[in-house]
Amino acid sequence: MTTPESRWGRRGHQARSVVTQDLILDAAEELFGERGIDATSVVDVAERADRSIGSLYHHFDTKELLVHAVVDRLIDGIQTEIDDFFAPNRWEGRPALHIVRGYLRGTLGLDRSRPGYKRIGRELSMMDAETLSRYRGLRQRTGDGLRSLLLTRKDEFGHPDPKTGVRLVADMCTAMVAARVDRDTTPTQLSRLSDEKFVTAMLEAVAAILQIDPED
Amino acid sequence: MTTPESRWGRRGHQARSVVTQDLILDAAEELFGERGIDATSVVDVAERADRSIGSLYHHFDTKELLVHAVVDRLIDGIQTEIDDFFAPNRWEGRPALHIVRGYLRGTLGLDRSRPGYKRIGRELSMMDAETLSRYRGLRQRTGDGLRSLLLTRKDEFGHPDPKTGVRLVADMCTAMVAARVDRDTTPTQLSRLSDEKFVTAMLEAVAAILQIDPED
DNA sequence: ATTATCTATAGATCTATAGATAATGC
DNA sequence: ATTATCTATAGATCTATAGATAATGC
Repeated sequence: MTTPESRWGRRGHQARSVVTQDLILDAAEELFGERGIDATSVVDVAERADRSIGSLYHHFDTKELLVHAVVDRLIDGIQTEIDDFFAPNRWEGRPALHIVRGYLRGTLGLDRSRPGYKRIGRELSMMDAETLSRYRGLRQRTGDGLRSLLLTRKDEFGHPDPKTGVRLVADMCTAMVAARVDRDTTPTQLSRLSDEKFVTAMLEAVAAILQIDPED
Repeated sequence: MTTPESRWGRRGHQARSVVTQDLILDAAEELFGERGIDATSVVDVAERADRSIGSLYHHFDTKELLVHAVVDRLIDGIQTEIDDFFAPNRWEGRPALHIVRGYLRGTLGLDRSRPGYKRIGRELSMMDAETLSRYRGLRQRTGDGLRSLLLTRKDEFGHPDPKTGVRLVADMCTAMVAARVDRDTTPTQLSRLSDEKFVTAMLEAVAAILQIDPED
């Protein structure tokens, strides 16, 4: 697992620097996700990374910088997955409902594989305007991508106003996945279903809204 | 604004106790909502309430107890509004879409009038299992109430399986309102619309899913 | 020679208490 | 006489630094 270089700037001159920095970033991401950023001390992070506090500060000048390094790494990873999803030709010849299914599975998996992502983003967004706008940008681009991709399949829809229909469907998918992943405060009945049954139920609703004949 | 007595127990023996306790609870609710619980010191709270730290500790033994007092007051207030919404005869003679409209407007207003509610609940739920289950219970009862209320109107639906349809619709309303209120991390296109237009768009989707003729 | 690591600790907060002073109400 | 308030401060964390020791790589 190599870490992409980002704003914070990797500063190692020896091979072990990379190892230590990765260990620290991994430990920080875990702990921030489990307990929250504020509740995690830099000493906690150093301990889980099996390094001393002095070593940690040799690589990251402040706690704030460490937090940003963790966030940068998270965002870079997610952006890569999103780019992959919207790669040209990826959905060639597939109907709208396949795209929606891929989107639902993808966004569910994305949050599952990064347990701390939501929590860290939320906590940091409360104080840091730049992180907030980066998180928003990520969501924005994802939504835009999904909408324009679906609109290329508008001939499949019976809905009189495809643009409005697609906008609603995209929002609904985003909101429902968010509610499903963030089970703490927004419990829904669909949360009790397995991922696959959840996706199936959503596809039925999407078909009803866009007025697609579900045939597959 | 009288505060309902809750678990934490009001302990005043003089008239000014009530005033001070209310001032402290108001200040705490504001600050916890603005900056978060962790980032707010008890001295901050005392200052905004125009009382000394000694006075604060005379009324609330620990910061944890103060936090719980704030949460209790929030939950009690919300429960009251929910009871009001589901009061018998409240929706007599009104069609399903009116109920959904009332629900959407109500839940939107509920979060708007208590800016800190979501944030406080989320932060506290991360560490305190009891608060988590109380928040969940609130949402659970609301969802149950909405579903059973809507099911009494099932003759209006063309949907072949009203129970499934209603479950989906209730979840969708909850998730979409949550996404709209929590604009930080879950931006949606519908967030750009006014509350009224958002409600209208939602009602169209609900009508499509349940297969209701929108006539009103 | 340079870079990375460690231990020990200074300095800044933040929660909570002690003890003195002021206000209330039987 | 009892309750509420205030000021001052003890004790617990937590971030960040200083300075000594160990490992790396030209």
